[in-house]
Amino acid sequence: MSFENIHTTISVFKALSDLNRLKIIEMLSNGEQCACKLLEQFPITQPTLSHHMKVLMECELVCGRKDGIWMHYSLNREKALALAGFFNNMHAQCIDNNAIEPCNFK
Amino acid sequence: MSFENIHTTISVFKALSDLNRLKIIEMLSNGEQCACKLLEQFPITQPTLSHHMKVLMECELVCGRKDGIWMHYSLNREKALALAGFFNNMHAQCIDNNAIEPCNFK
DNA sequence: AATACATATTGACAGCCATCTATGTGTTGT
DNA sequence: ACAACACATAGATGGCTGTCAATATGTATT
Repeated sequence: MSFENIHTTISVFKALSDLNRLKIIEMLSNGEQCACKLLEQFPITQPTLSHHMKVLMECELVCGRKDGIWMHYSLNREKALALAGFFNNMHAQCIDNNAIEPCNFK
Repeated sequence: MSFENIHTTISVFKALSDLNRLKIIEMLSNGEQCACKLLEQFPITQPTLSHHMKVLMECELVCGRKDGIWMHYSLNREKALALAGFFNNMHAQCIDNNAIEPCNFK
């Protein structure tokens, strides 16, 4: 396994470690959404949502597009692909190095 | 995107949100390792390592095998595969729903 | 310019977490 | 039984973070 930048990787996992942010990711997977539409779905205040969006953008999981008054957010699919590659690589190395699989989860 | 259990998913990302635990994962990707061998590579105390291994096991990213006095840890490759699928799915939905790709990270 | 609206920023605070020291538990060898 | 060793647990602590109320910033409309 190799990390281009391990601190960047950590910031992504930290961003994904919050229930509300995971739900935001889930909602954005259905396509670009406006901040006010996202806010409707959560029992949090507007500043809190704004904070979460900042966290998601700083780790580049989400990108924002300003349209007049409105902010539209969408997932960064390149990042999603990179993360898939991260775990695919992890899985591949497991097979190579633990052929007798000491691990026995179902 | 779908979560079998979103809280289980969060616990995995929380586990991956720590520099030392990420390094442990990296080391275990080279095959099963004993706790004392892992400890040699870190400037942390033995109880702290024990805590980290507990976190990694509770979210089922890592499994442990007791051998007399020693604990041997290895990655759970099923979990790695599931996580790869999670992000692959996320990437696929991005393509479906954001065909005009509002996101423009390089 | 004045108002209304969407979003961002600031500052405060409670709860969580990585870390340590001290101690407990279980296993091996004498 | 006892000593030595590997590892786990308990309790304490400093720093981080999700949340809020209050306020600021920027944009559109009248």
